[in-house]
Amino acid sequence: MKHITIKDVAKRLNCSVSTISRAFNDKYDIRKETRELILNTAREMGYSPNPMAKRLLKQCSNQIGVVVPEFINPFFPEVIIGIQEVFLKKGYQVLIMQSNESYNNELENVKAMENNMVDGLILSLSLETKNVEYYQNLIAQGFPLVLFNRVSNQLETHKVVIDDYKWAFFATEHLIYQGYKKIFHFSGPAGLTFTQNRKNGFIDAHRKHKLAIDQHTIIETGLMISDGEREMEKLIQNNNIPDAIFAVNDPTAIGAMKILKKNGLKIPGDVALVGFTESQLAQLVDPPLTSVAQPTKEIGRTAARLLLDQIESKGIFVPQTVVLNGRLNVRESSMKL
Amino acid sequence: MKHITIKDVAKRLNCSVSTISRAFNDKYDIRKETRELILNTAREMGYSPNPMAKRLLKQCSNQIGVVVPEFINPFFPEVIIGIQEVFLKKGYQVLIMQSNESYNNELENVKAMENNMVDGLILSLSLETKNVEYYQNLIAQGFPLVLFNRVSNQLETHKVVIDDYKWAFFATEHLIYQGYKKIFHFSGPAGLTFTQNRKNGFIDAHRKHKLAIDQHTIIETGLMISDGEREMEKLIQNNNIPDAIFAVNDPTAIGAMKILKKNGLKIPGDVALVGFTESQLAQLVDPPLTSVAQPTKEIGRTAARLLLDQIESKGIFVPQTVVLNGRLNVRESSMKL
DNA sequence: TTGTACGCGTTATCAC
DNA sequence: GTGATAACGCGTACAA
Repeated sequence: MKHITIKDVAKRLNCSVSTISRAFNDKYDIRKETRELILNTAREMGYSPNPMAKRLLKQCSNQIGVVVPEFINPFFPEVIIGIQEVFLKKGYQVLIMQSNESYNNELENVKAMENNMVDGLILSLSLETKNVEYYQNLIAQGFPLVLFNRVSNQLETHKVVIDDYKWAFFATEHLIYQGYKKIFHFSGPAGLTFTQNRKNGFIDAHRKHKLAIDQHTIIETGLMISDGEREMEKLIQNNNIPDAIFAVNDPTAIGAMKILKKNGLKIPGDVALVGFTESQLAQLVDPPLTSVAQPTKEIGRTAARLLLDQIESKGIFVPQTVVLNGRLNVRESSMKL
Repeated sequence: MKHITIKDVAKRLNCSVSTISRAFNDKYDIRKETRELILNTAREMGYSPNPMAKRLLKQCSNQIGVVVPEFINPFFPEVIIGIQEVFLKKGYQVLIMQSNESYNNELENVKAMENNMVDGLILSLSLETKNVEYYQNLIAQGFPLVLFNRVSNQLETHKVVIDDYKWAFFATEHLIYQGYKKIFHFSGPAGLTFTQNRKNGFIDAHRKHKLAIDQHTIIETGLMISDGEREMEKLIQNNNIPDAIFAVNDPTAIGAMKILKKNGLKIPGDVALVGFTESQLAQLVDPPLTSVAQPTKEIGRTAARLLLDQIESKGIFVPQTVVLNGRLNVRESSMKL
């Protein structure tokens, strides 16, 4: 009692499988009446062509894959919405997997996507990913791959990012203009392109304004709320409390906020806070968090369009890096005293 | 310059394809040396068996599918983490799709999953889904399907839920015990099992305590922050402000909170708030939101285990509904004055 | 306009 | 221990 195949329909109608196939694919000449008859009885029998077999033959699937590191924070889910928007309209299905910030999972996910014969892949690298050899091979084979947000210099392919350096610079400068002197940076894990760029922006803003930075100013953290909490607790324990903190992302800023409030410190009265990658959280916490907004959905749409182009053109393609614009949303958490 | 197939390897080694296949599948007798030789040259040539062909033959994929309505709110992402936890350990890949609360997308997603020959499916119904005929057929065919959270009475299959009625009852009673009289309910969209159950809990708590409910007490809303905002704005415009609101979920409660604060109303001083489905948001907003916590990851794990059982047993299965325990986390937003 | 036969990349069942 | 071959379900040249 398994699937109904093309043969079953052919047998029922006393004709050959190719006629059935033609009725469905419509390219070749076929008498209208036969076509209708076939389509009707097929529907009646509950037959539909097995896509697996089709894929084996055609070597493509009308599916694209998305692999992201996590979706606890709202950033990646929003990007995915943007991706789906573009592809669903074009009749593609979007398969999603998450690597849970693990290099091994990421690789497994990518391979699983290949096994499903996705026509292309949109990828954001995990924290652990240092070795990108596998992806280099993929690209060398002409497999359509678009990176966003967590990208790598070693991969020559389409990328969608925002100018992390610039916006980190602006965010830091904003704190400086507000009159804060002792500004710390929660930098996220070192060694990633985007954390590196944000850190450089932070440093150069200090340089421009001739403010000193010592080795304790920049604190390596994770990317989750709990990481912000942990580091803030340490700072309070050591009684090493800054005027202001520029955090690599909203969750770490919010983690710091939680601990500051718990310890009776005022924001921004005692410590000012600025986050990055505007999530819906920024507006909801109290006080509302100043943050650099990334156009999440637009990042998704752009990545999708780049991938679509590459899939459809099949020609020579020139790796392109699209830098989307951000925006500094100033809110209460970083106001002047 | 496409994929390397079993034939290429056979040709290179001057042996038959079946020998290659055996080397990889190991079941039949094969000389160790030949095996090693084959495996080595295969690796060297970059060959690996094409899973698509395997699936065509075996009719299963070692993949399972997850289809959820959305993942902007943190609920579904957390459930998915739980699902992955179980399946990755067992060597399954987890494919995710989101229906964006649309019935058509949902159906398309489910069909796409079938086309990928997933071995089973975990599904949470969209808001729009009324017609579950297609899923009934799926179940009748013996296709392993597990529902969670957004379930339907018309589907006889494994389900994972929490006791929405009970916890809505407790949450409402909590407000009553705090001394609130004029309690409104933001009910979410009518006609869904879970919204219906929560509404009934709300109503019966009033009955038990002999408190009247009129037709304005229960307000049909959406499920997003913006929906809570809109309804709260209307109430304020009409100057029809309750003592307390029990909301169908956290986002609508938080939407109400935003508008209340914007209008200078105190929480819980002027209006108390209780949410449902504890998300990380509940602890972050100000004041912290009282909410019924659902064990999101455990929901995922449980659904995964049920599905796994059904896939592996292949025998007769008795549809089982697992009711997990919730918890009312009382926070500042619903405190007594 | 329709039917025949081959190939897509595997695995499994036979022979040898 | 190894090789030939028939499936799996489909699309499509080619022949009719």
